[in-house]
Amino acid sequence: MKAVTMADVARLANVSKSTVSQYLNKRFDYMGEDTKKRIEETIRELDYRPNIVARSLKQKSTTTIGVIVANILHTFSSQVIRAIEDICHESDFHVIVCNADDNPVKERKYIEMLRAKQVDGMIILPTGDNVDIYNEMFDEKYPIVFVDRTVGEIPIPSVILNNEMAADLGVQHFIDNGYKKIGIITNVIRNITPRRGRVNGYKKALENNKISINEQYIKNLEIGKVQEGLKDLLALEEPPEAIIAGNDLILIEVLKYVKSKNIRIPTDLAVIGIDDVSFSTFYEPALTIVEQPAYEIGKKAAELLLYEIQKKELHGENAIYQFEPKLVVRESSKRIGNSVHTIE
Amino acid sequence: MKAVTMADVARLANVSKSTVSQYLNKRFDYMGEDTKKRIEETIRELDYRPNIVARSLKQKSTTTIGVIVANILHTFSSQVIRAIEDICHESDFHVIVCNADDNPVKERKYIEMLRAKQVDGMIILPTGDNVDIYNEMFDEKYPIVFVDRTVGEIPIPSVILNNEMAADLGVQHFIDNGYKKIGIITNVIRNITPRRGRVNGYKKALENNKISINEQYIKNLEIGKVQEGLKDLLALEEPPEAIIAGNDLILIEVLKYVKSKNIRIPTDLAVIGIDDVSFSTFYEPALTIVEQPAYEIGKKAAELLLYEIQKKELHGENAIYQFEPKLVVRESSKRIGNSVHTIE
DNA sequence: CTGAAAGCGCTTACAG
DNA sequence: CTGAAAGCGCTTACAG
Repeated sequence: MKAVTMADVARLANVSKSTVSQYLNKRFDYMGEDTKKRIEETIRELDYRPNIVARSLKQKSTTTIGVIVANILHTFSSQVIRAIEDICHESDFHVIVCNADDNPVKERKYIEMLRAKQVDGMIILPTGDNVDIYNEMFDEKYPIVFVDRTVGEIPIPSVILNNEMAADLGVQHFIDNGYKKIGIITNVIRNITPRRGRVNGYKKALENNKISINEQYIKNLEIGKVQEGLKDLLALEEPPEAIIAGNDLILIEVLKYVKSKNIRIPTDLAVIGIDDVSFSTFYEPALTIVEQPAYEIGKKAAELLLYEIQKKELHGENAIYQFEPKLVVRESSKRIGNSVHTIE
Repeated sequence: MKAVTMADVARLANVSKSTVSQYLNKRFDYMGEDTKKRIEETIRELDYRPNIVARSLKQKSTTTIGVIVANILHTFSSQVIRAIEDICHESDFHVIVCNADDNPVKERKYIEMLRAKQVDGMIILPTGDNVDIYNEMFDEKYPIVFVDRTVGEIPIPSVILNNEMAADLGVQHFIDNGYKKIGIITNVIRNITPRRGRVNGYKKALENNKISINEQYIKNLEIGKVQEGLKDLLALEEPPEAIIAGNDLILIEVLKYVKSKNIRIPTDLAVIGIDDVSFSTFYEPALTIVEQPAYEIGKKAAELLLYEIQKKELHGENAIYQFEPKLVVRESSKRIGNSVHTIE
């Protein structure tokens, strides 16, 4: 099938390419009714479809954005992408999805390729290790929005969770339920900034309640080391009675460990997870979760980016948009049976 | 930042655009060493980056493909996309992801937009309701691969699960464990073809074992109606003692119901799910699952598509590539306690 | 070994 | 109300 071009349409309809172009762009202001009709019919007859690549070259806009995540298989990422795609679809933008696997080299390559392909902007869950390119893009006023993490001193708009609050909500809830020996496990690799925020929130919540911080209760582990870390934690002289899982993957590791050791939740160990999981409501016991509004975060990021692309403003706002987590109390964080506390 | 173009490089390096182009395309056969050096330096100096849109216009290839799924939030879809993206990345292709939400109108719009953007091919989890476009694309030799479902009579290569086998594996396992009253719940909306295959497999397995088919045991429901359907099922005079959940979403609904009614698995009701879930190993009891090789399926689809794009062959192969599911036995399908069977 | 020229399929002032 | 012409930034025969 040799492609039908605008020139073909013009010839058959006995008008110039300009006029066909006007028609396509719905600039009918000065177009004769019959010209319009003729073009319309010819287009249908030839089954003509405009070549957007040609238009993009001229207009310097591809109505396409790039999204770089660590891994689309992470629930958070897929929710963010879904939201971005929804918002983009409303404005007839498309989204190219890239998995950087927390690998700065891969991230760099994707960024360069995406720019070469002239995407109108990017939303990145940054590895954080390509500060030079981030800066270069910022200087060139290239539209870009970060999600999930902020990066150092670069004033690029970032949409993130209030991570301190996330941990604080969990810890405070434990304390309110009579727990004092509370541990937290976070993930080294993924999400450096979120982890720091979560650990800070954890510490502050304890301080606010005049509970001294036990550094042994704070574990920062690769996902493959969580089982081991838990073992160490529970082998302490005074093991924690409650634990915060810093994200969904860690929660899963915790639950695997719990099952393998026949530990009862919450009797032996109370658990709260940050990030929702598909089984939180029907797991036995149902899981108390600090939920992250992933869809809202992705939506906001897309809105910011499209705004920046379309209005050419907003640049250098350096705004950090923080979303609030929500504590959903279920059974896994219930107060300790033999609590001496008599809170209600 | 006014973009640097090839013309700028050519001027500064004192060569023609042709030569710069040769350089970029690594056609060094006849290029003088110093010319090469000069171009290389100039490119670095100017921080020149080729505009791929311009190249695409000329070469009629965007090194971009489109993927249309129902919803990226479904585990299967995200695994398929991840695989596709991995394979494409190896060949420096990018992938545009679209969510059609099982909506033929949305699907049609995406297909048209993607073609207008000149993507080199598409991988579609088809709604099945746009046979006219599928046919049109097929006739135009537009590279396209279906995943998860085949569509009627169109000879477009399709990569799918052996759905009959999936259900058969589950049913046979139940039977081997002494179960005879076996129900199956499938999803109306999603995956029409897979559902039919699974129900067929279910029936055949029963027939092979000379167990008569009870139509009341076959439920075909929207996801929101699963709870209700389960209730009906278990209220039958002779309720099923074992159940196959036709996909991950249904399995989740089953587990919710089970929890709300304090039904014990497998004692009161044995369960097998088709499609893996994140909690299969540590759910109590651990879940027996018929796993679908989603990543492999996506990989195959991408390989087929890239092959078709690059070699311009394979068209009209009408091949249906079926992948085999795998039964992973855990605790939720254990033999009935009071079984009169004495199979080992 | 390198350059001039045409062309990919559009859009957009500008002229009439 | 419509058309001729230039141009977006590349690639590619072709000539020399």
